[in-house]
Amino acid sequence: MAGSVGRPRKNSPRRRGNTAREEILDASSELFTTQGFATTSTHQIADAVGIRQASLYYHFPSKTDIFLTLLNSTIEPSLELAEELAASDAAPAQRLWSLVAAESRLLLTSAWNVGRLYQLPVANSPEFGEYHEQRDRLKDHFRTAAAGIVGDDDPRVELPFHIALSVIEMRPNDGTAPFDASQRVPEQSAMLADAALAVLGTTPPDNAEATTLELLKNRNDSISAAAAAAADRKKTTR
Amino acid sequence: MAGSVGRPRKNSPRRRGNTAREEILDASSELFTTQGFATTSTHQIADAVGIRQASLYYHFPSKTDIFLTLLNSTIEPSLELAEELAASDAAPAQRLWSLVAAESRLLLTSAWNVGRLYQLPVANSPEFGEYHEQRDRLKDHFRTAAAGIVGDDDPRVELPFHIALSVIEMRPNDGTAPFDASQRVPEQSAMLADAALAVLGTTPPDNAEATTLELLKNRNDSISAAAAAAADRKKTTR
DNA sequence: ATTATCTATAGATCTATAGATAATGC
DNA sequence: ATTATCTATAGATCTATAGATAATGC
Repeated sequence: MAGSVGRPRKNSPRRRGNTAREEILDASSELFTTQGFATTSTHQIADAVGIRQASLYYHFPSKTDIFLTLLNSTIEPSLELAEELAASDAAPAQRLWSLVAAESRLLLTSAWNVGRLYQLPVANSPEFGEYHEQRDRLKDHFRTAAAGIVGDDDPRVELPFHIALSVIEMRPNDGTAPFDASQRVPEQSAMLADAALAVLGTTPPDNAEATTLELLKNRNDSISAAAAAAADRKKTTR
Repeated sequence: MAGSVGRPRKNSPRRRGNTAREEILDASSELFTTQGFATTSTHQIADAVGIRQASLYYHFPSKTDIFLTLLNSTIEPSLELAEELAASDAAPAQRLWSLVAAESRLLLTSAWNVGRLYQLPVANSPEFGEYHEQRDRLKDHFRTAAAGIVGDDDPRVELPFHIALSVIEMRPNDGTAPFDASQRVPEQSAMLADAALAVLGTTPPDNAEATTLELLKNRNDSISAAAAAAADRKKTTR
């Protein structure tokens, strides 16, 4: 949004988002996921938003910081989800099914294919140490859930993680989420969850999908609550 | 190799390879697979080889051309392999098993993890049109083999390709091939081939590995013959 | 007075070219 | 004479900073 305060922009807004910051993040998501980090210039980002290159620096201290913001906003919900499911007392097969289904669903509910962000070479930079820790923990949740089925020393424990993430290679990246963030599990996610169990020689438990939604109910509730609280805060601050 | 003709290098050679060209490709493989294309400077490549930045341009017309050379030398053997297996008259399950096993083996027999090259954003550049065609054909071979088992319109036909390529995420990238290019099928490749069938609800045929080696025998022979012929040619040219 | 933009640009970096040079080969 | 390197640098590009400016808010 071109806010009503401050010098007006020369160009009218062309991006999703209620604030300049959100517009910048949306444009950067598109450019980083399609072109990568290094080949995307701050000039391109600014052009996509409809502001001047230098104006970006009023909202972010550096190009790297824009990327870091996107990376964190991608990994955090993933990790929270995994941690919640890990804490549940469901059977291993159900836990793994839910994990794969829910993580791949997450990757299908963003407008841009942000899973691409952690495939970029720049994400490997030591600068992003905290992010790497989180990613390792996420991977471990998949490994642990799989190990609950086939045992610790079976090499197949690595596969469910990669199967879940393969949705990144299959979804479109045109700025619209392929799956509407509803309560259901997308068909594609269920397919991948089934596949993750199949490679471990198991079949999905009965009512795998319904149980998944049940397991995530608290989470959905608490997220809704948090969102409502945030909205409230915003209102009262005005 | 610092050849005996031409002005001597200031630094002694530090890279694998019999010619400057091979040294450059080896250094570039390491740098591109670890840092990506855009963040690797021609200066870094030259430093790794032990020559001056400008000297690269005696061997390659551009940085992009170095990358293209690596990309092609990766995709071509993959595609040839797939085409050979597609031409065989083995049963669908055997064909798919062999395809996954052989392609993942290929990814395990290079010193550097060159599968990373086609994950880089730069590989998506329209400039590499020919490479994209080849990659699409490779993917189609996996799809077709899978469709022979579960049918054309089953969404799982996409999975074997991604399962085969997941070996890229699992292998080390330290300049030594994790698997010695012998006649055998690496355990990890067999595991992935089993997994590719499992997601389609099938089990591996008996003697899947032995049959794979048999199917590839002609290929191995013709490769050896081609290599011998090339060596011969080199000798006679001298 | 505060905010959010703008213009202008310094300074770093990077690719590729021009031309010189130090070897071997004939 | 040919080859494969070297030194030097032009020209492009890119990030981030400095300082001006045009709005609204008080």
